[in-house]
Amino acid sequence: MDAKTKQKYEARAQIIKAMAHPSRLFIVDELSRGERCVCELRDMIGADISTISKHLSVLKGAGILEDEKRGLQVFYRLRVPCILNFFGCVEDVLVANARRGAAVVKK
Amino acid sequence: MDAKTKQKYEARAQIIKAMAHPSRLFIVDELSRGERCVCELRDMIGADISTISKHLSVLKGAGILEDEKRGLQVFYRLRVPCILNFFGCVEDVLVANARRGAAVVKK
DNA sequence: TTACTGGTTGGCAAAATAACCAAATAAATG
DNA sequence: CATTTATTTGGTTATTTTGCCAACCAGTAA
Repeated sequence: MDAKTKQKYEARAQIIKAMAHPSRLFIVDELSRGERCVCELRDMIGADISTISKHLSVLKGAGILEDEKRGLQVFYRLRVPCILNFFGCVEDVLVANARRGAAVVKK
Repeated sequence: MDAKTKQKYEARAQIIKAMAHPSRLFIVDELSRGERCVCELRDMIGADISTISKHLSVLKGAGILEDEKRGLQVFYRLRVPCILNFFGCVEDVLVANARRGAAVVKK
């Protein structure tokens, strides 16, 4: 792989990596229903607020979310909604895996 | 997040995590054009064959690839082709980021 | 059997991630 | 201005991931 190709895949991997965490996946899923402030997400996820803030900054850094401060609160929303397409296929993989699991059990 | 919800997002994150690496992303992209043996992928990526083999086992473990041994070689192929949908959206994010980058530079 | 080729596995060191706490910042309020 | 609330940032430690090497395993062929 030459340097340019490597860069290409690194840039793409960074975006996918930003999604590759349960809490961050939850956040993306939740924001598909509309913007949320950090404190709402903290209440839903139940981790330290600094942890939530860091997850949000990873997603924002990747270009998946954008934020807006209004008063004391910061609201986050999806910047590129097609991100939700991921979920459908992930579901398909899980279904296929369940079948595989069932098949393995059958043996 | 209750335990069940957490599990749900962990299962999904595991699949996305399997894609979240430049070499593994390259492999998925390459296999979209047809099956390849480990040695072909090693030649294209240029890492140690044990490294390639481990990447493949991560993707296989997630249920994204399947393998078949024929003679001395092991061929890998996509098990769930919808995985390719990821690329389109990742492209969109990159385009949006490029615009953002341009805008930032403009300031 | 011996040797060879293609691939996997185990182990290790280096690098990247994750989660928490504490401290800093920023907007609103008394 | 001092205080409170919402969030971010810095620092630390624990965990996970990565990539290489060496050793091992599975077919194939001499």
